[in-house]
Amino acid sequence: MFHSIEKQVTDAFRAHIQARYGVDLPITIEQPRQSEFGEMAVPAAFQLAKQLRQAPKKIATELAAEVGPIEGVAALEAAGNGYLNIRLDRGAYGNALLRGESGEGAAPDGKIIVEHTNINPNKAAHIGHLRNATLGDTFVRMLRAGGYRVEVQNYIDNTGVQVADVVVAFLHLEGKTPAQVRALIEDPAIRFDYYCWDLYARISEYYKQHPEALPWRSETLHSIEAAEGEPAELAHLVADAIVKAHLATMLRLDVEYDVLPRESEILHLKFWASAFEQLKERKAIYLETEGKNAGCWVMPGLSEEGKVIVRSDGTVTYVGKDIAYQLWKFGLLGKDFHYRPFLTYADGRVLWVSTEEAGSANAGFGRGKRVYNVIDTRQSYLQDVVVAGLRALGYEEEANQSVHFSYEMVALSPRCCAELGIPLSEEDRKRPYVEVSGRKGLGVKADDLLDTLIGNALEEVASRHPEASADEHKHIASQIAIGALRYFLLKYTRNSVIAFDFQEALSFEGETGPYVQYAAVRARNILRKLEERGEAIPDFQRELDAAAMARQLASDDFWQVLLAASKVDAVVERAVAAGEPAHVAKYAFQLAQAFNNFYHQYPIIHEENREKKVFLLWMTDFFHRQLERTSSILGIPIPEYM
RNA sequence: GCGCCCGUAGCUCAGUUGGAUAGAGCGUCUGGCUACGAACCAGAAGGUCGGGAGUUCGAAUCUCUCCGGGCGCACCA
Repeated sequence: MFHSIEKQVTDAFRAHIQARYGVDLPITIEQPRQSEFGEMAVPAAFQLAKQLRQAPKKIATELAAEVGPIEGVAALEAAGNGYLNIRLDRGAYGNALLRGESGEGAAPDGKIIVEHTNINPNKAAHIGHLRNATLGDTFVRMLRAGGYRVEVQNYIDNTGVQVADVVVAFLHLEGKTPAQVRALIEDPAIRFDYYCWDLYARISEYYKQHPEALPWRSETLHSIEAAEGEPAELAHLVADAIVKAHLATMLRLDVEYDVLPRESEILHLKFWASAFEQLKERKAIYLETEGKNAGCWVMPGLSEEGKVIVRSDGTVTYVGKDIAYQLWKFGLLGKDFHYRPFLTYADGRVLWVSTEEAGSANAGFGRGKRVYNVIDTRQSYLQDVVVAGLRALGYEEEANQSVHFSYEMVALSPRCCAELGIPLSEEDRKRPYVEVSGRKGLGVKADDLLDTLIGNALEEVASRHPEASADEHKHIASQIAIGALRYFLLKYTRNSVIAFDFQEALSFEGETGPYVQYAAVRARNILRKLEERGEAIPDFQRELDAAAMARQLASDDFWQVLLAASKVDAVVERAVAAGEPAHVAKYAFQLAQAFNNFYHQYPIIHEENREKKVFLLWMTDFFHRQLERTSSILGIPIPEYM
């Protein structure tokens, strides 16, 4: 609603300024700092002042007098030294919200691909992976709320060095056969992903102490690449089991995917060969004959030496495979995966995985119009190489539509390391934070953190609602834990490093997920309480009209609160454009704050005046819907009670 | 050495892409539960927006420079 008025104001100003001054000015709308200045402010007179060489105040006065009436706008006045302040027609605004007129535009066409999570399938997921998945998943929800068609991909690097290292550890450090590893996977008494977490740290340390053992790694990689022998068999076992563990972990946070493209298929279906042909043909890469890169195929331009795409032994680097993958995402490779169902989610949606066996249903993946790669900022250089590859191949449009959705890392505060019992070097102790490292086994595991959060929430829930069953306690505690964790990971903007701290992550008070949940629960409780008292929820549309709305919304308090609550769509659209889920999180918090304030200040059920009571109940209901909608975009569930 | 990011209240962070008197949460202090549940609310204290110069009607935001911190710059991914 707010959003559609914004658009009308923008259009009206743009057309008028074009006709009156002959200037095509992009109109921006701001929110005035003080509410006495109205609901919207247009600083257009300042911009015009420069071009027309006239005082902004004079132009603002002209504009205010000449723009003419705009639907939904009650008053337009020049203020300050050149601002144009806009006051909305409160009654009409409230009435439109009551009748559910949203003024939504048409859904944008074209598919957007979002790739996120992408955890190496060789160990348990940690807190850093959670930031990736939560950002990616929330951005997907934001896009879908905006009407976009979105495909979610989770790329599985099941043939890389990290998997190979764990395979080497099983073979050479533990002397295990594939059958024994299979038994380990099936043993309910151990957590395989946790087991591998330790094993991966062990083998990394072993390589450091015994560099002469490194040939194990390349033997294993060759076996995996050829898909032959014990190491290859083990690699599949390990990667599949760990992928399942990761999917289960992410599902606890309500994160789902559409398709799992795997590197093994990129290899065996010869994706790279096609990309290689294109790159050679368009002369995007060349065969280096001298210097340290002699014998390699190199992409020039990004650094002095260029970037090696094909090694001197003829094998392709990760970047090369990534270029092939990126080409496939845009439908530019001339090849496709085959697919089989991997699992079915509770809502009936099927998650597909790539396979090299023909004959399966083609689910129509790829061929995106725009692609977001959710990858941490440390890989910016590699992402630039991939985009440069597209550009060198002449795919300018696709290069422009390739977005590196980057974010800063999650690190551990020194205090956090101390709490985890991680010994720090003298050097590390002086740092503001310490990087999470899978190689060193240094980090907070995702499932451990969730379990801790659930445990804390459980205590609270059980003490507040002793009458409910243990199962119910567990369910609600887990919803609260999800809310706390997702909000914690989303409230920071993307390029802010999160120095992880248990005290903050485990907090349920202040600017947290549970605060938002609590506000929604309270709103719902009012409506439930009303029914328990034997009163029906009023038929708002019948009992309230534009005149009643205008009477009630004459109160600045009510008006400000309603206005804030009606901005979900405008906020989400801006957050999508800015690529910033934190803006939505911030808004959810402000919405909850506004409601708590409203709740505290006005008795609703006990209100004597009928019209006011119906109005207050409608506000409560509206708040509740908006809080739920915003929360669901953030992936934060609203418990029955808390 | 080169490139990217960060520096805003005691702490952790926002700041609508250059706009009106710089905002939250936590912490501290004061007050509020026989109202629809206090995982809440009200109030107070707390700022040279890292330093300096520049651009203009106007700068936390843009440019330059210096200081401090982080991350990249592999025939690893």
